Amino acid sequence: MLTIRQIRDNEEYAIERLSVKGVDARATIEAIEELDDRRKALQTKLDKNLASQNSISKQVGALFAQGKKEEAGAARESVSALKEEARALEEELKEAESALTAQIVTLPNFPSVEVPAGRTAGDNVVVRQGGDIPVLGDSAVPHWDLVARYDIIDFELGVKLTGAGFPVYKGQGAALQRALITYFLDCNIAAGYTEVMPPLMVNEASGFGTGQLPDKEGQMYHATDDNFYLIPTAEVPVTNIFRDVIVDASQFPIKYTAYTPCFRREAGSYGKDVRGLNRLHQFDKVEIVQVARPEESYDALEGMVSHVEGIVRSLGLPYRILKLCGGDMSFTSALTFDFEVYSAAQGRWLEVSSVSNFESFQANRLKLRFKGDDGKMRLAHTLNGSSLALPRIVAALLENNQTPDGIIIPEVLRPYTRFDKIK
RNA sequence: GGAGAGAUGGGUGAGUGGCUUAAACCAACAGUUUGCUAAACUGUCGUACGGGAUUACUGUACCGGGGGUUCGAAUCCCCCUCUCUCCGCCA
Repeated sequence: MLTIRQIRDNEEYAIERLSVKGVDARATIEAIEELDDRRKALQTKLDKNLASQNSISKQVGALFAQGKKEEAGAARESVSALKEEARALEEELKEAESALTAQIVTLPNFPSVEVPAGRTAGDNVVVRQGGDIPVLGDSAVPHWDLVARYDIIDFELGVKLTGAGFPVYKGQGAALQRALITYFLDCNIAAGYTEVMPPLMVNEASGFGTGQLPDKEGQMYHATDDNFYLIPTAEVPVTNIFRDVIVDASQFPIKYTAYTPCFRREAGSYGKDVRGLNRLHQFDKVEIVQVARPEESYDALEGMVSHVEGIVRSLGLPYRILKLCGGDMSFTSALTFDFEVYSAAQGRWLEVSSVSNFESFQANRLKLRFKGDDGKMRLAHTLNGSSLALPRIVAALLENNQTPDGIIIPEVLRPYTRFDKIK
């Protein structure tokens, strides 16, 4: 969430920034201003009341000690009167505070000045494109046919065991998953990221920390007996490592990477977009997370983008990098780059990574801070990205590398798969 | 799952209703002293939200979380969470 400072320091600027995301925030910001003033006035009043309660109560003890019972009794009564008033004030203050928070959380993060204007995915800007789009013969087929032909991924078996969207990887298909995960992790570790293996279930507080709760509750699987949620991405446990943490400024930039399965209910998805590996309820992903000093977070973002680009390039996949426009960005992001790889047999681009700088938007909710050079507490910046999500990478690899006598494994993966062809 | 014991600042740890403005020690930071290192001494040493000339200064809240009793709660009561020990179950 935004800080009250960010909103009130320059209200016109805030309104202008939010309009880039297609949000007309004027009315909300005016309401925030009013509620914040109200909150401050109430707190001042309540604090004064409490201060007199404290000092009178202290006198009561002294008066009793001196044997002045009547005066003590009178003082006692005056505190009781103050208490009643305080109860009412407290009630009002709580109301004002929660009304204020309720307004603030409706506002998305400010998009950075770099964000292009636009409303839909069509307005995203291609910043780079690389690799060659292969020309496949007439016999080329989409990955859902290939995986059946080579018996490497069994969707029907997954349906039997669990349900749609829970594939079973078999033989060389399973080995390919393991190879990709290990390869991605090795790339990230080589780039200075520390590997972590977090829990795959998180508690409610963690869900709130990264903003999955309360808004996206329906997107997570919920183990109700223990009130745990299956993680939709490693971002949730890894970023929550920093919840309520004051980091030592000398630690910046903090770089973590984690492989986890990801679980998403994907309620409401249907059609050809979800065919095969395009959209699953359980899939594998390697994530990178950074916590950075605010002044350095955009350099960090650039570093993450070129790092991910290097990995995609090493796999020999045709790719492009998009800078998302205001209307297509997530609620929490300040600047996002999406990576897409070209799926030759489907004839479409598939999103395989999303790399974002959240500036202080997540950190504010997480209370992730550090002590600045002036000794004052400041919010850190958080960033994350996929590096990479497996299913669509696998889809593109299978489709683009298919030949009449098997599917070619990219050079860089062969030390991990220990075979050079799926057949 | 059962029984018991606990949770106090960055750390150790005292504090069983007002004398606590949370002691003391350690760590950290600044200064003094000093050939160097070390030591000693002095001082500083939380977070959040308010008031204020946005300096100084000052108010309130916070002793795992939430409620309650009381003029007054770290301290008494209730609920919850977590940790430790023992038992049970278990890869």
